[in-house]
Amino acid sequence: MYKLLKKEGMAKRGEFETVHGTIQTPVFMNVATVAAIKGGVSTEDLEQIGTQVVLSNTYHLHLRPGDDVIYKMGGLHKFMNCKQPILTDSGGFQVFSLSENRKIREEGVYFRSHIDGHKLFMGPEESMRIQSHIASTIAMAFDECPSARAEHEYVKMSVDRTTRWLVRCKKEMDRLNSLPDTINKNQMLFGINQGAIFDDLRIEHAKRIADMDLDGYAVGGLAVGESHEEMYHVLDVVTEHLPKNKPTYLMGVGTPANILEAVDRGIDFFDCVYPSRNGRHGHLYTKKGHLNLLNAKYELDDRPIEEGCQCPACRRYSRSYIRHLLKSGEMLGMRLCVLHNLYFYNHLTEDIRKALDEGRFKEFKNKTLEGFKEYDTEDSQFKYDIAKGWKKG
RNA sequence: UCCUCAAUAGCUCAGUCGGUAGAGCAUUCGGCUGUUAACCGAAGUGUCGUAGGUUCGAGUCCUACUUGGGGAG
Repeated sequence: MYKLLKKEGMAKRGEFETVHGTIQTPVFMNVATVAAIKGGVSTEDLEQIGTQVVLSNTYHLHLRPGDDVIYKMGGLHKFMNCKQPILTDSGGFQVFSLSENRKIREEGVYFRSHIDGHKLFMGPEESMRIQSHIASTIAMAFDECPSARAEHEYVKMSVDRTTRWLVRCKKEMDRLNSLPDTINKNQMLFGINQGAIFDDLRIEHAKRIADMDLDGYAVGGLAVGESHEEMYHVLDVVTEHLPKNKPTYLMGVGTPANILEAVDRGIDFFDCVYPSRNGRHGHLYTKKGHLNLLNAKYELDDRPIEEGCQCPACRRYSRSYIRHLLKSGEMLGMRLCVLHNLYFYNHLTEDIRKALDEGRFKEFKNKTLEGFKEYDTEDSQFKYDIAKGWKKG
């Protein structure tokens, strides 16, 4: 059940009750595609980071280890020792990201495994069955995520099919939840709005799925090639047509600035690979903007990644040391960076909730966005002198 | 002392029949949005050991020298 606690403009502060605990929204969901947060982050680490929800993936878990294995092991929570709510993406995004290895038909999608090349079929029913086996808290509808550059005609055809798939998803989910051997009989289903960057398709689709009384509504097919302005415009257009008493989820987004802007447009749930993937690549998020720890100017920087940050990396290690670990290809370097970035994202959404509670979200948003610009204009305190090499001051 | 092999980018090495040099790594800088991504992309750098010679033209052929490896004594 979703409870709206407070509203400021379109921005919502809410609570979402699940069988695995209550989620405070807006919330960032931490991506663990193959039942692991890449970079060596364990479920014990989640407490330190301050996470609420974990996200995993139907397609990837189906391929390996197999949803039958997870079912026999008692469901994903038990399997990966996770006590927090878990949302599983349906495999719909792999229709987009693995587009070289699949064919889309009315009945579903024929994939060729990216691991060993074998053929497999996934339609709405298969996706629901796999997610029911996995026994996640929230299942996502099986959809097609078309490219942002797709033409109106194609997107219309695709969205209509995604709607028909949603009807099949709902029917199959209801059936699965009533079976005696189902692990999580309260598994919830979120529908996904599509329509690329076309207002008419987005609105028409939003209205159609809003009538279906689902547990939540996602906006999908964004951050797949369109500009930030186009993305924000779609949110402006779409969120008002989605049910007010249900959570909204902007799939796969985004940068810290994207999240602030999307909360301001009524989004409750987020997920993104940025903090984990970029962490592994040395790209760190801070309140002053992002920094690339691989840059030579941090070689002799004895400050933490972010001053005052209470994450496991910043409490103990310098930029200089973590940079060394990254350059040496050491696991610890990636792990510390991922921990920092996830800590940053989860605490950013915590700060957003606090600001909403206190009715000062607008002010918080503007101030935070302003802060992100600082590193863009910063004159580094570490400068390169051709004769003397890197030097402080 | 002699024989022999080598010497090319910061490092390890390619370089055809003589036509003024490339790769990998390293370095520097980018990119990454429901993860096929500890990934991908771009850039910079050379007295081709030194000095001569042959040639229209030499990293490449010849001579000497220098340095290093291996061998003989």
